[in-house]
Amino acid sequence: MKDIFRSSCPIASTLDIIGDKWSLLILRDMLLHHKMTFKDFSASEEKIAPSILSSRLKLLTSYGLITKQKLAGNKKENIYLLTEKAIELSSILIDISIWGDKHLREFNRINDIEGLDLDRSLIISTVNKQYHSMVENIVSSSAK
Amino acid sequence: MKDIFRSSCPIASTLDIIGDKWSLLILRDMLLHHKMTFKDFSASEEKIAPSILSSRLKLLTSYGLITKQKLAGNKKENIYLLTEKAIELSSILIDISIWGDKHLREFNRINDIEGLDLDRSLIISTVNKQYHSMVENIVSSSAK
DNA sequence: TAAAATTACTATCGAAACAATAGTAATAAA
DNA sequence: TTTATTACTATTGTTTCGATAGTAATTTTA
Repeated sequence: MKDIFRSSCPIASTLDIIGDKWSLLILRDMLLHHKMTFKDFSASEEKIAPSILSSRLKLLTSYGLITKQKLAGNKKENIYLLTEKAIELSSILIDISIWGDKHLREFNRINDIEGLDLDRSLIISTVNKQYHSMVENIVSSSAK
Repeated sequence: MKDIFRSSCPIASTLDIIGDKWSLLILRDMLLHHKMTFKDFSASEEKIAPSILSSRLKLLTSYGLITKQKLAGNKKENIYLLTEKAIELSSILIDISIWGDKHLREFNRINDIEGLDLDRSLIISTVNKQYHSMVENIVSSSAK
């Protein structure tokens, strides 16, 4: 991996990894919609091209934001899961969602998201908890 | 302005405006470093090209995130200031900074930012307060 | 007050990234 | 055992980016 960092600023450096057109949408799909496979991500309404999806999954994996594994008894599907490091980005995703919900309705139709009126920190902890329990279910039911 | 929105998702829509390589760095420079002019932004260590800077300033202006004005007695410089809408993105910038500070040191040298160990909401309110008072100073001293 | 410097850009053009589509290999289902 | 599914890679335009040069208005300096 060649050096992709523009500077030593933590903001610039973070954006050098997730500040492209697609990475945060992949993380959104994983964290909020519990998507896990290449096919899942391809099916999102924003329609990411497979070559771009492939390269982004590789990049996110290389920086330890997601893992790639197969479940026992399924040699076909690759399962992508978020690491703790990436789950810690959930506050950013929630804040982005809240901001867009509040400020972009004059420019674009914005879907209503249920629960977005709740307390921010409650939303974040709920989202994180649900993701964790989903992963646990997946992994344990595969091990059986 | 042609339709730039990929979907009705608030996250995707927000990223369609500020999810490029440079917008959040411009907002960082404004909010955290109190930069205001084309020259200020050009001087940042990440070295944005003038054509890209120009187009990004126009886009951010068109979505009401920044304003462009001249101060009395200075016909040369254009002063760019954040609107309240953009100042509300400060929590996202701070969270990005905290995340990068915590997780990217194994991949890149990351500058230490003073105060980043403080309470998140205190950081955000301090940053916002300081920006507001800076703007007030600028505007009132120009009106004299 | 004329020349030099500064500021804020626009223009240009090669390089890089993106986007749409087609194709392939392995596995699973019918 | 044929068909379908999944997960990609390959290919080829198209769009965006990026580096540099150039221009016009204003301000400073000699």
